[in-house]
Amino acid sequence: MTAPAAPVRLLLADDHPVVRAGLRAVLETEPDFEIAADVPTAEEAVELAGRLDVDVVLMDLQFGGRMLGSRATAEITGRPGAPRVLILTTYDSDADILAAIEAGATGYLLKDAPPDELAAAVRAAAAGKSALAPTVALRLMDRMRTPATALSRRETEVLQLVADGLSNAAISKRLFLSQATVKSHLVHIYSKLGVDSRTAAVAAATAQGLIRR
Amino acid sequence: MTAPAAPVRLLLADDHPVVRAGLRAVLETEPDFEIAADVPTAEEAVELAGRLDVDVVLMDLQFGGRMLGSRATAEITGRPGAPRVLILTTYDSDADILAAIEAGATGYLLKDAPPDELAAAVRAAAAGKSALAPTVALRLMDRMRTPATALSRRETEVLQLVADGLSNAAISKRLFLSQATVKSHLVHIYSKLGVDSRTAAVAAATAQGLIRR
DNA sequence: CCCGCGCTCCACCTTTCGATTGATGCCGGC
DNA sequence: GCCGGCATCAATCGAAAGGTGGAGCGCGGG
Repeated sequence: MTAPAAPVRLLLADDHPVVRAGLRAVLETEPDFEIAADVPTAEEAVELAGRLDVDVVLMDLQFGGRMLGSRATAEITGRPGAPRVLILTTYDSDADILAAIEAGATGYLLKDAPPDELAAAVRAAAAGKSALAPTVALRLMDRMRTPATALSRRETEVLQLVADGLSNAAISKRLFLSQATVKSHLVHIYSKLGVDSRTAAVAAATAQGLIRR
Repeated sequence: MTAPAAPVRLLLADDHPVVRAGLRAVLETEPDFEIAADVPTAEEAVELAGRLDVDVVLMDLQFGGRMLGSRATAEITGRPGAPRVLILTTYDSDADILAAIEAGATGYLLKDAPPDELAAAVRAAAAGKSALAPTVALRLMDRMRTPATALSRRETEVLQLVADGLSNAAISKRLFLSQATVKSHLVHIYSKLGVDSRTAAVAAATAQGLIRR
């Protein structure tokens, strides 16, 4: 309140012009924030995060469907002396959250957050503290309580094809497997997800963000 | 450019504070626009649209999951001397678009639209002209070309339960039907969607935005 | 007034799926 | 080195789901 601390330098990355403008408008009213730049692509975010000497990067996860926000996060946080990355996205899909945190994100916020919560999260991130939206935190707790929710790569692959509407026969051809193997994977998937049919598995996996839609 | 026309009075309705701020920031730079108010709920939009004498309402369709943006649109446009309603939403789901247009929306834009496109759409709407984002227009064209993509209410209901992972038996109990009826609906659904299994039907319907996820 | 469509239901038959059990090779950690 | 998880495949059996061909009822438009 009294001593004017060094301003927090921010980089905004979001492909929606309206959201960028909104973040600018909201965050510029905070006297201790300084917006170094805003960019519409993850690539530019990676580049400028290194060049501009920012403290916190506010990053969307969905860039025009190309979804490399988590990779961009990994690249930014992987460098020495890297800024903190705050994920700011519309949806709270489990897989997204996990991916972002694994990629080294400091926090995860939803875009419907009120301005003061947003500012608080940015300050927390700048101080190196983790900041999770309540909804997100709850989801993570859920995740911890349910241990069997981790599908293997192959299982995810099979389930994705199921979600695309393929039959076991079609999946076996696509993946060069026997139908027995596909069935075997499905049995394991069902038991991990606690369901007993392909459609229920797709519903559960979609709800938990384990597969894309 | 020369004669200062009467300003276009706007009402913004979106549950995301950041988006509201962004729209304000983007639209306030247009000298012929005047933002009468911005509100976070569909209910307030309905109320203020009548009281404030605005020309154009910019409305989100998804309000915190409660999804009554289209109903709000219908209520606003149903009154005499009503303002034009421009839908401004994140996703381009077919069902949403159709519902909005049926509700009397003048245009349908995606939130990733650049500011100038947005301003142009608002001016078009104010002049009573329809404004559709190119992506949306394309989808509508697709819809026109494919005639059999309209599921009946009951069929949609059944398919939604299928997508939720229920078996035919479970669906029949839920809807107080015989399994024969459920199967019958499914057969019709398959033929309309051009598929031959429940999972494929869910995939197709999801891709076309016929059911919610 | 009748036709079409949406909604409901029935029977029969085929195919697919799911449940169970069991087996093999591979890899990584304790 | 052994154990556990992953990926692969096999056989069998009962249960769902899909395919076919009807049929009756109500409602709204030509």
